[in-house]
Amino acid sequence: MMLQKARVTEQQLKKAQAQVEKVAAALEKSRDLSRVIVHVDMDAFYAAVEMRDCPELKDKPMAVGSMSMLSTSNYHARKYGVRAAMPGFIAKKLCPNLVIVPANFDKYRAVSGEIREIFADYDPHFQPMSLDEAYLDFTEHVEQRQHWPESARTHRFRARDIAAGETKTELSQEAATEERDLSPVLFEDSPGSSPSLMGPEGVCAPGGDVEVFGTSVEEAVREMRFRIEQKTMLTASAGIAPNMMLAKVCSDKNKPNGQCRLPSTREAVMDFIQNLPVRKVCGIGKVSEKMLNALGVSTCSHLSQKMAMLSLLFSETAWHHFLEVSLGQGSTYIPRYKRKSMSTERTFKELSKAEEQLSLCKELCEDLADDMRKGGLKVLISVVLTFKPVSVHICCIRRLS
DNA sequence: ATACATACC
DNA sequence: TACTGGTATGTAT
Repeated sequence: MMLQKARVTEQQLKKAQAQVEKVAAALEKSRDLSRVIVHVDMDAFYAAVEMRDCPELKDKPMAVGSMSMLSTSNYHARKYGVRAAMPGFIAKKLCPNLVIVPANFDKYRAVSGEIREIFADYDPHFQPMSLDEAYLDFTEHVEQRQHWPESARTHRFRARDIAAGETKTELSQEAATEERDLSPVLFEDSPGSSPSLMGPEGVCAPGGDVEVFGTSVEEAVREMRFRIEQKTMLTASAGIAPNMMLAKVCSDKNKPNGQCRLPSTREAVMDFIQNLPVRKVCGIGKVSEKMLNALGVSTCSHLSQKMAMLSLLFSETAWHHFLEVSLGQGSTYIPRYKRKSMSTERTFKELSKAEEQLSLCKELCEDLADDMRKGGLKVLISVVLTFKPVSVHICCIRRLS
């Protein structure tokens, strides 16, 4: 790449510059600042769940995973440099007192279900990215919210038994589904529990303090985070911005238990982008960062300065992505199937195709497993010779491992 | 179509 | 002792 760069002539560069400007102008014309996108991210999710359910772990450095690999660590452990995706035995060297807890994915899935119920209240089409993270489009909610009475924006402090959370997740989940929603939570044990649902701004049932949230986006997001914390005893962080790429960066800004809003103006967006390290952008990882750095690009402002050169050295998709980033645009690096709200027509087509493939795969796997039990190696070889390597690989692993 | 590379959680 | 595993996109051949 460096060689290529050295061979670039003034004239090529000029031509490239013109081309880049054309694309940039088109992008600029399509800029959309009308949406309010929120990225929510639970704080140290797996670790937080384990700490919640085991008081012993409070104020100890701990991580979730194994001696071979850690999924995440709590903030105490991070002070020692213990991070996600770090082998446990190395983490132990950095922090000998580190407690490593094996992962309980079923539990995390259950908690994830709880927070997703809350997400759905703000955007029924929210896009989950993993168990602990999602993108939400708050545009409509905020519009509606303007006409909401205060009572609909009033929420109670936790009413749930702390012991309940400790025993079994299924139990607490059941309890949670009944009590969920905007109307305030009922006390199982409080005297005046059932009837006096809401004295709108009046004093609410004893034992439960109340918080009223405003009508702005910030308030709506604060409310959502509040409800998550009340329901799960876990905290979340959030970013608010006119698109997903920026919302994601924002959610990282006030990390644990905070939020950050980037105003929906071109100016604010451009300011925000200027000194942003390219590595912060979703889709630019270790490798791209290295390559860009070698070309003198470490922040987004460098990106726009060097766009012409970048367009000559990188593939079209790659430099288009860079250009979007340099303009603070783009919907981030999100799998397409999650990005688009699918048309019913497409859904049907893809569904039937998927089903077909699935049944084919199932058949293959059944036969394979069966034959292998009986016939052994000979069958395996014939299968390997018959099917595409990838299919065989997947089938074998899925079915037999 | 296949293999390999990069990225994310 | 020990450096994941699942899913997706992008690039090269």
